[in-house]
Amino acid sequence: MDGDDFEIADFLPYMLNRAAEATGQGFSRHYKDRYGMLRTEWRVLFHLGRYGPMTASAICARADLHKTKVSRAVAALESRRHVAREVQEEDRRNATLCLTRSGAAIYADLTEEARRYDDRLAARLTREEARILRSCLARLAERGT
Amino acid sequence: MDGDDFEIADFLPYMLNRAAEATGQGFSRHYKDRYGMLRTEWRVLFHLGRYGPMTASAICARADLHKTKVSRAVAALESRRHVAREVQEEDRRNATLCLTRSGAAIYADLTEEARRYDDRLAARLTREEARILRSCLARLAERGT
DNA sequence: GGATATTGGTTGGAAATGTAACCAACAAGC
DNA sequence: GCTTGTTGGTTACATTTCCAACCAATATCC
Repeated sequence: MDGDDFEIADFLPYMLNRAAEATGQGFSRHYKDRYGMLRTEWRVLFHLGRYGPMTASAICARADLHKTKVSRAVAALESRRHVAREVQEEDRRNATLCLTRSGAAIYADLTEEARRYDDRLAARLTREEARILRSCLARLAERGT
Repeated sequence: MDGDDFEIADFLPYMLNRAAEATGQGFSRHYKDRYGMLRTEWRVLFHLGRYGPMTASAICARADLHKTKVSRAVAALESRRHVAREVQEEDRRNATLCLTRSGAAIYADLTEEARRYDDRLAARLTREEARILRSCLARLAERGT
């Protein structure tokens, strides 16, 4: 069409998107097929399991998720009794969320899967490449530009 | 919660997702705010601009997009007169799509923006890191595991 | 020359997401 | 104590996306 050689295949947002989609979809069967969870739900569950009980807004901040997404994910997890909420007495707007026994079991299972999955992905890269990749991704994830 | 130290922050699908979202959102204002386009539309437009006229299914294959997304994106672009379709006589199911003059102008503009945007992103990395990053992303984008 | 696939593409309805408006609990100003 | 603002969180509605069914044109089989 024109003389230049800009390839969308080399456009970083596009490459990142493809890689994210391919790897994310590969892992999704673990939480989707096995537990009927959505990605946001898995993410919320993970944060509670990894960092312990916290409020919804703390999850928003840590996971960089919008509060409506967290609200809905928590509602779904709660309805399936994977998380429980306890309203705080000193400020009744806040509710501390935590995993129930079944939530903790799922967390343990999925975390183990995630570790294995991550290892399989990293196996496509050399150790040094993986290190650089993570470092680049962390920088690119910062907003701005 | 338990004794291990698996960090979701190091889980590759998660890191990829964050980086893809951050960079993708940064660029979206160019096609969204300026032309009211959706990401899929920009992608379709790009493919037609970069690789020349082709059928919808060719776009599906090249861009790795589902046919319903392409169908709707084409419909939207067509209604704004940025692409035109020409039914092929030898097989009337097929229609060759191509950019109109206005579509080509948008392509030229957005391509130029994309190049600049990509440069700004790459500026956060050394030349060698950028090379390795692209190489890793290409490998991770391959399905399977 | 029909029945039966197959293919290119569209459409309809359910699920998910984004945005903004909303509500209830608390905090501050006066 | 009563208006005014903030904050944590939910809800409503519009927009997107996903999946499956669909339609029309061609190819295939007999």
